[in-house]
Amino acid sequence: MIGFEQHDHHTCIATNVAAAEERCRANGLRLTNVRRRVLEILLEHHRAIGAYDILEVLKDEGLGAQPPVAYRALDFLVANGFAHKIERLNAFVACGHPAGECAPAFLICRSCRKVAEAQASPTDGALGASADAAGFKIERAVVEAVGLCPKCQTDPA
Amino acid sequence: MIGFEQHDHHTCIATNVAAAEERCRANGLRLTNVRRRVLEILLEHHRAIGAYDILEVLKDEGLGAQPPVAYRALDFLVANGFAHKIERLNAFVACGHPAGECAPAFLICRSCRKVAEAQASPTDGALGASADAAGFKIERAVVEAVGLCPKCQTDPA
DNA sequence: TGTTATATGTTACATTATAACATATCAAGC
DNA sequence: GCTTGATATGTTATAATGTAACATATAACA
Repeated sequence: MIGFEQHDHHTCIATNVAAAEERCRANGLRLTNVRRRVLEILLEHHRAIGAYDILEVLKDEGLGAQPPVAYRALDFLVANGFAHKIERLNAFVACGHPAGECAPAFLICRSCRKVAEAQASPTDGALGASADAAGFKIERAVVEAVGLCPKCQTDPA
Repeated sequence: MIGFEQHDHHTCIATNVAAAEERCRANGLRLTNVRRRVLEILLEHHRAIGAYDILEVLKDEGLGAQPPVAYRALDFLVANGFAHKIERLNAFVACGHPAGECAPAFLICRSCRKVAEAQASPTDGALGASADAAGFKIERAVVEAVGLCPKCQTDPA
């Protein structure tokens, strides 16, 4: 699980961006300026942020001033597993394991909006059994738990 | 699990509305005209529908023409467990077991938008273990699986 | 019946997201 | 290098979803 623990933010960003570049090269994907910068912004924040927050940063940096610029970069990152959309918040986070596939489950702090990423196997367990019984074919699953992270449980606010 | 199987729609609606009325009486809640009508609309559709779709029906029936009318009724229904929001679709469904509490998981057909409701125990299993390990306190969880219902797997459309 | 709490009506606006089309850039073959 | 087709970006405009704020009406109860 990747999430709330302290870590060296700077290397974290560098490592993730490098991994993304590597994986793009390997798969013939183009990690353009805007796309890389959006990934960096997500990694810098390390919590769920909205498309318009990202857009504001891009605007300040002269990388595109209109919503589609941000949404297209986010679409690319989400489609290729470099980021995830948190439906509950209409917001986005960088993927915690940029190395490859994942079927993520999220622990979302309602106070600081930090997001931890755990592995889920929704097709196992009770849900998978229900789906089988109903003849339903699960393609993707969204698992989002909302609560309080360790820090926000202690700190007043 | 409550979901894709065929059933008598008419009695289904009547039963659910009656159950909601009963539970409101028992708990000192007020199932007003607008609220009851919104619940009926959700039950009639029996799939995920947007707030503005509901509003259009209300408008036609002279029950309120502005978004807050629909959203407030939906807030009431969701807060009291008579309906759920499907985050993935920004849409709403009637609760499948209006009798009481539930921590629902949804099977959402991406073709017909029908929604089946299963029970989830997100705090058990792998996710709960991850949360405990991280010191995260889960308050609510959203579990939404997207895929194809039995009917849409067979039918071309 | 007066008082308080709750619900509704309405205006205006905030937030999130996309369609459509013009322009620019890249990648591969000639 | 140039051409060509595919991919990405820039831009305008607008769609879809959701809320703040305040006035009015209705219900519940002392």
